[in-house]
Amino acid sequence: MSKAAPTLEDVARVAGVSRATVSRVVNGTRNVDPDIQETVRNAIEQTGYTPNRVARSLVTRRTGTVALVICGAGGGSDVFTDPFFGRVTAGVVDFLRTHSVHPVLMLADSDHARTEVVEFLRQGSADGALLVSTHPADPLPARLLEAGVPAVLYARPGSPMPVSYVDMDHRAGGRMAADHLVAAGRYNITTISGPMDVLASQDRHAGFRDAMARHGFPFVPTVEGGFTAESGTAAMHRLLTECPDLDAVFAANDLMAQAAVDVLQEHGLRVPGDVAVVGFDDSAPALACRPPLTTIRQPVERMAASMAELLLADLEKPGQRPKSVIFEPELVVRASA
Amino acid sequence: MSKAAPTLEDVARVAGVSRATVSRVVNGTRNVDPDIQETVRNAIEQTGYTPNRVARSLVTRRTGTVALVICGAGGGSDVFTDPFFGRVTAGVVDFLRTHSVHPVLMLADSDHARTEVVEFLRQGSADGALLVSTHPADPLPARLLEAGVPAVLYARPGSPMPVSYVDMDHRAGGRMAADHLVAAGRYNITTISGPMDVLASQDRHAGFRDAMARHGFPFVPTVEGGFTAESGTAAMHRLLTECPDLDAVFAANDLMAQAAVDVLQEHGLRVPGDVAVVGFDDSAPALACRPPLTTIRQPVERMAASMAELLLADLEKPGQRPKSVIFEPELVVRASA
DNA sequence: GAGCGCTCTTACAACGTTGTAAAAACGAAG
DNA sequence: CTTCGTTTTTACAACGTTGTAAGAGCGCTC
Repeated sequence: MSKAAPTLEDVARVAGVSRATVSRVVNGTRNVDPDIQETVRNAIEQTGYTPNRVARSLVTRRTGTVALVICGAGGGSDVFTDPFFGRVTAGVVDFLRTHSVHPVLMLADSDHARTEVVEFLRQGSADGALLVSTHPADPLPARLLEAGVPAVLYARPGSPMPVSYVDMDHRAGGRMAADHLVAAGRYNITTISGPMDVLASQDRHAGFRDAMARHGFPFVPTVEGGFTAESGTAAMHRLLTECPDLDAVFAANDLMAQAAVDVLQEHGLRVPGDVAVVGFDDSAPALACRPPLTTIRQPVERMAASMAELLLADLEKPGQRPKSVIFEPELVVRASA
Repeated sequence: MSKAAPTLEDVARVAGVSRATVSRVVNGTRNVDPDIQETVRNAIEQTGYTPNRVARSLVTRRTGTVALVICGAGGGSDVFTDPFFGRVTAGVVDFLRTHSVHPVLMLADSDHARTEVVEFLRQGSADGALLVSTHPADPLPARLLEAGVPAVLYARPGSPMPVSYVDMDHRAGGRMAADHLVAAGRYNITTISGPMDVLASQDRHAGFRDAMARHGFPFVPTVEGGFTAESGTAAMHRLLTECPDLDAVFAANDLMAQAAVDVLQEHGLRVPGDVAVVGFDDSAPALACRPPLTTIRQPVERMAASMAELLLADLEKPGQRPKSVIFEPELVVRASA
């Protein structure tokens, strides 16, 4: 804002050519005499010209940004302290930057905020949306779709709709946890599930429960958690009351697993000696935990990158039919089980 | 992108008035007949009109977005897993959303990336920049300033320059840690500092060292860490070798403090029984740690919000002289010391 | 009843870019 | 020496908005 920014016009005047020629030099260099090209480049250098992205966007209908929308329930902005979202952001940013696209961060935690997101995209402020939604009842995906906004979801939508998404085989992850605990010779296996209104939680739990049944354990004591450390603490306490002789816990994410380990140790129980604990995600807390957590790895960064890739592909050639990319979980054996 | 988005023109046609009138109804409603207003509103409703933000930006020279630039050294995108940046993001988003401004996330971890950031802002893609810089030698603040881009820093700039920033009294924080440990009767007090090329680290350490000297401890065994858990682990090991009879550790952030606690416990030392540990920041790991960390609170969210506020104020009325807002640390006593 | 001031509305020119159709330059062919 | 392609270059119209100057309508006063 110091001095008025130099414009195409200015460069053209200095170079002694027309605006259009300069434009062609700046963009694809088609049909421009090498000599003139040189002159124009010098003029650009001399004036310190930078193309005005807004003006360009107005005519190209592309902004070079996408919205990264965190559709947290109603938690507010403290979602950013959850390691999960940090990893999503890292994956998205990592991919987008190689394509010179920038993410604008949005929170859709209220109906008002959701409307704002839809407006933002309909206004053409971003070319598309990356939705990290947790609740299957979230109306945002449908509303964006309806508004004709290109969007990709981080998880399978709650109700079937023609939209691309990346996801993980959460059932397989649940199975892996069950198989591992059973193979380790545990008999009184319990679980702290995620919130049951989240598809990923349902799937992890279903996979776990089914595998347990197949191993001959038709009933698994279960307490529902909320993916937070506090909820993990509370759940572990309940589990210990209802099931004092438990010898294993599968927690639906690492944050709750870590909290469970703490509670167990406060009760004088050794992990994994007395109780084996398996987490889910393989995020930072899994490594920070003492003992380090055996966990089911969710390749969040890769999934996030893949989500960004799907969106950019859709922007590149619109109207393709929706795609889905499903990632496989992986058992990471550490000390806790 | 479904059907061509309705434009001012369309609304004007439906309402039977001119574009400008519609524009005035949409924006500040000055000098428009209530009847006409009603008609126009209906037409807007009917056509499903949304003002095109890009076109608006072109004439108003304002985009309604700001860049949130993470000037990590060269770490890449894994900064997002650091709880500190999550908190910064939370604070920024929380403030901006109340003003209908959206942050676009950028990483400036290489010279190439820095140039991209400067270009991005010079192109007018964002109205200003929020810089979360750690290294005082970072050339980005100076380059942005030179380009005339409104910017606010999260920390005092490395070399004096006319720019607004928020910061904390890190020295006072260091003093608090020293005072607390000495008051607790500790005699062999050691410290794991942050990276010494970071001003905040220097200040925390200086404050700590000075206070220790004032308490009659002229020399404090110090190992330099890198603000990561791994570096904390390594530092604690070295400290234990060089100083086997230590009875207190002040770590320059919680991540390293937590790692130090782990190492101590692995060596059979009780915290705080044998060794007292004080962290810094009061972020998630401080609470997750067993025992929970006594720490120096840095009000990151409030600081980040304040940074955003300074930037918006500067955008509102440009050319004000730079301001600084310094926050006070706070001792949070928990179980570890 | 003409002139005047007031309020409200309308045309029109920006903003900086891209894309397209028309014009100019330049060889080569008739 | 004109005529016809071919290659470059130029002028001009978008893109959708805002702001401003000019214009229309209308009730007053003198």
